[in-house]
Amino acid sequence: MTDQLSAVFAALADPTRRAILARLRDGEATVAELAEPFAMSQPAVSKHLKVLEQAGLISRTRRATARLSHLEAGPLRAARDWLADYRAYWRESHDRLDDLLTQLKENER
Amino acid sequence: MTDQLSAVFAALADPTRRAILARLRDGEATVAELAEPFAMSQPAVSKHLKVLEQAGLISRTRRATARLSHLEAGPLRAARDWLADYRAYWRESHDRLDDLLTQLKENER
DNA sequence: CGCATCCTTAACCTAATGGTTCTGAAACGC
DNA sequence: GCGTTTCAGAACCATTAGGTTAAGGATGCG
Repeated sequence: MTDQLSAVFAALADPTRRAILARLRDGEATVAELAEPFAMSQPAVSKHLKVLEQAGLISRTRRATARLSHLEAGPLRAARDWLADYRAYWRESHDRLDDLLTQLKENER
Repeated sequence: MTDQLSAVFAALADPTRRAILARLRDGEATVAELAEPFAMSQPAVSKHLKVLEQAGLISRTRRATARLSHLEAGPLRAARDWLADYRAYWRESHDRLDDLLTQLKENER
């Protein structure tokens, strides 16, 4: 798992880590806040945060004794770009106009 | 890794498996053909194919003694959909018109 | 300074991952 | 039907992943 893309996909393969990322969309959070929803110890969550950090998906700062995690979604773009190369193979409709309308609708929400 | 999405991301976390998927965009292939580019034994490739199959990313048929693998990109759509929820957090520009133009350009290629 | 708070690190365990070699099954060609 | 080809499965091994508990480091407060 030497490359960045593998690290990102590996990080996303764990539901706990995906939930952490989802939580961080609402803003920075302490380790205790991030750990609260999960039935696991706080060091376990710390390990997940380390994985996310090494994949570049979060950054971390300090505020007093607390460590704050921040979402860094940049690497997700690389994952999206990789997936984009397969769009033609999962798409039901190959109509370009239809695609445009779908994307307009996506853009609307 | 009980859920489908985790299985898909886990499957994509390995460069060998991503390369296999890339190869299969050019059409079905035998195990020997898929194994050829890699410096690993045939059973190792068989294991990777099993992971891809269990993630729903390939299907397999027989032709004589050969086993053919076929790309099944459907599950990639779920991965793409998950990533889509983070678009707003990686985009530099949040201008809706800019988004539209980017998407039109994507649609063009 | 002394202590509480918040979190990380260390040490450990189990199970899964990714590889190997060796054996064996399934389908065809003769 | 017998051997060949093509692949999967079994058995094994080393490493990584995901969890635990216990201990310790950094920061702020009285």
